[in-house]
Amino acid sequence: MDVALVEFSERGFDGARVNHIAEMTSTSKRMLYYYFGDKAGLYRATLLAAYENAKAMDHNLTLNELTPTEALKQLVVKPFNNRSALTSFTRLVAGENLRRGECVKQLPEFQEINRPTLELIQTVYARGVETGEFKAGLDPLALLWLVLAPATFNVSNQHTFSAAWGEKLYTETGQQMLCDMAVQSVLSVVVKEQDSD
Amino acid sequence: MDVALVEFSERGFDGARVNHIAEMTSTSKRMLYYYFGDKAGLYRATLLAAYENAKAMDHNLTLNELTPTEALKQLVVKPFNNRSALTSFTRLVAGENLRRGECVKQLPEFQEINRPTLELIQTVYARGVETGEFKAGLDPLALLWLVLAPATFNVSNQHTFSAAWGEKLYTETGQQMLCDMAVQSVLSVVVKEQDSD
Amino acid sequence: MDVALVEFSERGFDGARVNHIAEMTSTSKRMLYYYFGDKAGLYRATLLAAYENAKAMDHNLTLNELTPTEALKQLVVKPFNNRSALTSFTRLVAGENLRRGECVKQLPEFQEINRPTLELIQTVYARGVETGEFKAGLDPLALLWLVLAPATFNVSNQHTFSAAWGEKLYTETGQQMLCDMAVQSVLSVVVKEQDSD
Amino acid sequence: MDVALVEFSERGFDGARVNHIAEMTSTSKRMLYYYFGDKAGLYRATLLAAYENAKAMDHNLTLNELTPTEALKQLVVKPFNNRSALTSFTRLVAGENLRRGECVKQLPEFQEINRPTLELIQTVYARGVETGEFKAGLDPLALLWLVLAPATFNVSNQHTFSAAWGEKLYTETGQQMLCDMAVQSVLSVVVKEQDSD
DNA sequence: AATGAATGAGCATTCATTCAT
DNA sequence: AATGAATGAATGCTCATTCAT
Repeated sequence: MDVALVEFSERGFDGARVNHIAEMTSTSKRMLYYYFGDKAGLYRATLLAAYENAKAMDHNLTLNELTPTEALKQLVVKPFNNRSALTSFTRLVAGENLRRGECVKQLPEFQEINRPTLELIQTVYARGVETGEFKAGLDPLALLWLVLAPATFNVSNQHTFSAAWGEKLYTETGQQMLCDMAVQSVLSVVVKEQDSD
Repeated sequence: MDVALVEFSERGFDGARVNHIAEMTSTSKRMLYYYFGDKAGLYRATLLAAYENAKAMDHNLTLNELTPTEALKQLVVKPFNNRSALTSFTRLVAGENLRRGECVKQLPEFQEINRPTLELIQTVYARGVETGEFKAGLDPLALLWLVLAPATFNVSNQHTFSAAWGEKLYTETGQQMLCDMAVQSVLSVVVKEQDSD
Repeated sequence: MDVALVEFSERGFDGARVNHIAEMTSTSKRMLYYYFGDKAGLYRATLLAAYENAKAMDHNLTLNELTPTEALKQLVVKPFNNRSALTSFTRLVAGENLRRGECVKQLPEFQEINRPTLELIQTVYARGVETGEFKAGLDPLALLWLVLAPATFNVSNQHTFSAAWGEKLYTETGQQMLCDMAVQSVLSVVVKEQDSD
Repeated sequence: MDVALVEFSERGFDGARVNHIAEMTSTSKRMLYYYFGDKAGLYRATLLAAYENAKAMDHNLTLNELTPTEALKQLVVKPFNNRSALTSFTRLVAGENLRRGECVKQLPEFQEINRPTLELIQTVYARGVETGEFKAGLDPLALLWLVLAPATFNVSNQHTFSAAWGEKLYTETGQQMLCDMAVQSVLSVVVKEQDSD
């Protein structure tokens, strides 16, 4: 349900109104309860669908023919752009974190959905270590963290950031610069120094 | 009002109940309205106080005696630790971003409050450029962004992240590693590489 | 349907949920409507079945070989014990009375079902009058009333009574005493006193 | 709140609508929640008030100048008539019993409210034993039970009873007869045989 | 400055019931 | 005979807010 995603991501769980969601759908509010049980059930389904969709977009890559370094670049660029394109998803996740991950922790499928994302970066990293391009001994999970941090922050804190210091970074060129910085910062951690340009 | 900070950061603007705040204070709900006008007014005051406090903590540094590189390190480490210590603040900011910065954009003092933070990094960066340690031509605002991104993400997405991939990164040693990575990633962007020298 | 009896007797007509009844049956809710029309129809069927069953239990007696006095005793003891055993029935009847007998008054078979009960006591009373053991001129219906009052009250007001004055009367010995009292009180009304003889 | 008593006694706890109560009062539904917290709170208050009122009516007697036997008669007649006059109360109690006394068991004042009723019968019985009019060794609580049973049954099962066997017992003369029977049945248990007329 | 009482509008949720197949 | 999907109308309850004092 796209409209539920919009409502929940726009107003958070508490702010979201089942009424609004129903009114913007062809079905009635009553049907929402018929299918999802309650507001939390609807939220759960929405969250899950949003995660699946985001994963699909992040994984829409063909890395095998790239060098590990180039592949890693893609693994930074892609989420960076996607978080921006999937503002609703990013907001939904921010909201779920405000709820202390209450819902996500109870979703049995949640870990399974996310596993491939870690595997992806793991594979590329392993290839890079093998070719000698990458430093050995790094934690792929920390790498993933390093990739997601700027991509997520860029979207989730956009409003307070630009309220404080202006919109300069949120122009097209500003975003390009940030993306480049994000790439460089990840590479500097992963790639062996003598190899870096 | 500390209790308002807790309530708003814990439940977001919509989830927060004026009742709860009143009940946990010595004053009555009626008095809250007397002083702050409405819920939004209370929220505004809370937000402002939280920002002031966070700024004070981030600026609790004596950088003049450090080399620019060492100072920059501090400028990364300090917010990283502070965001963690000030979870309530970080949550509050996340909530305000979900509201699209609605409140923060109308606060006339907001830009003024934040300006010193940018000036701080600007000063250090200028010194580093002067001494030749830092690359020239970088945007201090982008640097600030690069500093805040990991510090904020680390706290604001903690729950979904650890729900997806476990708590490993949120142990003491995990946090140390992330902080080191954050430092390294910033330095790699700012500091001239000795190889290319 | 036993499960309907439980639901209606447990929660009353308003409190009963057609859903609950359906879920605890092998048939679906939809089928309940198919067979009984509506909730009231289901209730009607339940009530009728419960009355038939109670009557069957109350009449499970062989009085012909007893003296009228002994038979009368049985006619007191039996319902007293049965109302207790048939708590569900007693509760159902209490609920129907709260509805002002709305349903029972529209059941055409209702009077017919109950008639044998009155006939039973009538027969015994007539025999007793004939033998001279019983006072003449009493109204058998009033006798029936006198028999049912303690038996019913004992169950239907059990909870408020024991909440007010403790459970003492609802122990095994307590119940025995009450039953004896009920018997004695009926006999005192019906049986000729030997003193006045 | 008289109107709450009517609503709850008329429709039971589940059937009662807070809306109805509010509409029939000068206050709003919102105020009901302000004062009583929730539906259960309103019910609790209603139940308590009804019990207090019933007690007041049952105790509106001056027994000191009567012989124990005459006093005991009053103790049977009074509740018998009162249960009839206080139909709402009797229905409310029946409803509470259907709820298994859930509410009444949690009311801390409940036992205290009822104690005087037992003391009253206790006092009269003690006097009667002293004068030799009454049999010794009876349990005053069982006596109370014997008094309340017909009085309560008479009202609480009125509808099913008259639906089954007609209204004959619920005419004025019928009620008089039942009351006499109730008196006689209690006396026969309490009063020594040689004394009973 | 301070407050107890009041309120309109709205919320998530539930229920008995029926439509289309 | 049997059923999954659909629904209008309520229900208990809550919330931010204000009135009168």
